[in-house]
Amino acid sequence: MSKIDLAVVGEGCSTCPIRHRAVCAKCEADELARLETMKSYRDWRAGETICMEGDVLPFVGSIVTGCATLTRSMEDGRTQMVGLLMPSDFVGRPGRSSAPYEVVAATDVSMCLFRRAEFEQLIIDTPHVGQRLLEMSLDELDAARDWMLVLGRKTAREKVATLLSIVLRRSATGQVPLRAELPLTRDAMATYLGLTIETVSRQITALKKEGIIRLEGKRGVLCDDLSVLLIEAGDDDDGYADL
Amino acid sequence: MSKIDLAVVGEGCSTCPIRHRAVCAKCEADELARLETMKSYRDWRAGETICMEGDVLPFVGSIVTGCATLTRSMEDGRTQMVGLLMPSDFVGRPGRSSAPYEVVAATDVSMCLFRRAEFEQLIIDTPHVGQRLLEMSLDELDAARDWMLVLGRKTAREKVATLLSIVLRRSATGQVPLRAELPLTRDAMATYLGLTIETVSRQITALKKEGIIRLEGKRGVLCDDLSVLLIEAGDDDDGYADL
DNA sequence: TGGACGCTTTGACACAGGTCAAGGGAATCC
DNA sequence: GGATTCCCTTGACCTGTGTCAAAGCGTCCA
Repeated sequence: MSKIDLAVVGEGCSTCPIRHRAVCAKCEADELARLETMKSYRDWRAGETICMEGDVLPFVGSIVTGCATLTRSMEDGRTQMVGLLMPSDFVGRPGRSSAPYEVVAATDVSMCLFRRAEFEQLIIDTPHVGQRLLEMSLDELDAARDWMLVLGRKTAREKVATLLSIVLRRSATGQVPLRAELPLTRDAMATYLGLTIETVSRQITALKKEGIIRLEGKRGVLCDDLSVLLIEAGDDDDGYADL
Repeated sequence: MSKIDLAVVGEGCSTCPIRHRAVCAKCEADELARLETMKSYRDWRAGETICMEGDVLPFVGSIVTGCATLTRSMEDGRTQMVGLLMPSDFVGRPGRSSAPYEVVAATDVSMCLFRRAEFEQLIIDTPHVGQRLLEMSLDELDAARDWMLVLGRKTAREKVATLLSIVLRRSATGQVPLRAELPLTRDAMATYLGLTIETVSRQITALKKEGIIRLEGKRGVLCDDLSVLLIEAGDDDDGYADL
């Protein structure tokens, strides 16, 4: 179910790939040294549940590599993804032990963990961590609110185009055609977009037939002209925060 | 357009109605004294715009009385409400001068304001403010994510029932029938729920005809049995954060 | 090699909610 | 007192998306 990732443990924070974006981004050397003594690593395989809705979470932590989903469900099974966690994103919340969301590894995931009680103390002692966490939370809040516009007002085609453009933009290398590997199954995309799997599939097929995107296998997406895709997304400007 | 509310200015923070819930909730006496020297009050009438999307906001602050809406729009005019601000809620964000949302007074509103630059310094100097702001931001994030489930997965009837149950629960006095005054027009409700005004109207009419709610004028709502309304909202349990 | 399984695509059809249009009722204003 | 305006309701109709069903295509495993 999980195991220590020997490739990562033992390396110091200074070589950590998320060093400058995660909750520790603003830490000074001494603060980092303290974190170093507290942290541990853990991995999950794609599809594994990191935590269930209502679970008591004994830890908090940062995604180091991979991608995880945050979902909320109704009793009858209807499910909505409420967040997509990428490297450097923070999981858990100080001051609350139970998680109101289900967290699932979408790809293989490795996390840098802290025991919750210790982390809560850390926030009080080292203001830089609290300040960074506030910044990150406010960014997430903006992203969540942006997504509310997508869920509440966009058409299925716009929703799919929005998601594809976000994924393409995030893995942008500057080279045309833009190329990205979807970290999500059709099912996860539907859950994210508030659609059914069939509608997602139809919209992707339609975008492909119209030459706006091309596919490579089931997960690869290519796009020659992002601006066309952005218009399909109902979103001319660059207004989106990068979630 | 705005004026100083003489009824409030001059009163100290200690008698402030949002003293224990706002961003200043955790402040000690000395911190409060500092706040006292920085704050100012300002009022807006129902319908007035507090800030437009993209505006530079020279201040941050707390809603003291009234109710304001936070909305995000697409170029073609489609609009989604992304937050409903009630007394003690915080407006603005430290570390960013422009607002990504439009803020409009839904009812008459009065706010307790701080100049942004001073407030940013305050967060660094007085950890209790930063900690409280983090707590509040995380609560808002939870609320935003809860709302994503509403927008993405609930039917029109469930959406309307959800909104009514939230409003009724918030103004709960414990007495049956529950009674509340809607702070929103049908139009604002539609914007909040990701519906059209007509659909909101039809669903309210339907709930009334089925005896689940009663109306008093256009804004008053009565409910004899909240549990029935909660079932219509697709939401048996008490799981919702109170936004 | 063949079967089972997971994920995706496609088609036919139904219906929830959007669109368009008309009208009602209560303020407000001249 | 009538006109205007704002907000809300109601009706008729249409369409986008959900539902249900079937089939395609890899991959894994026996």
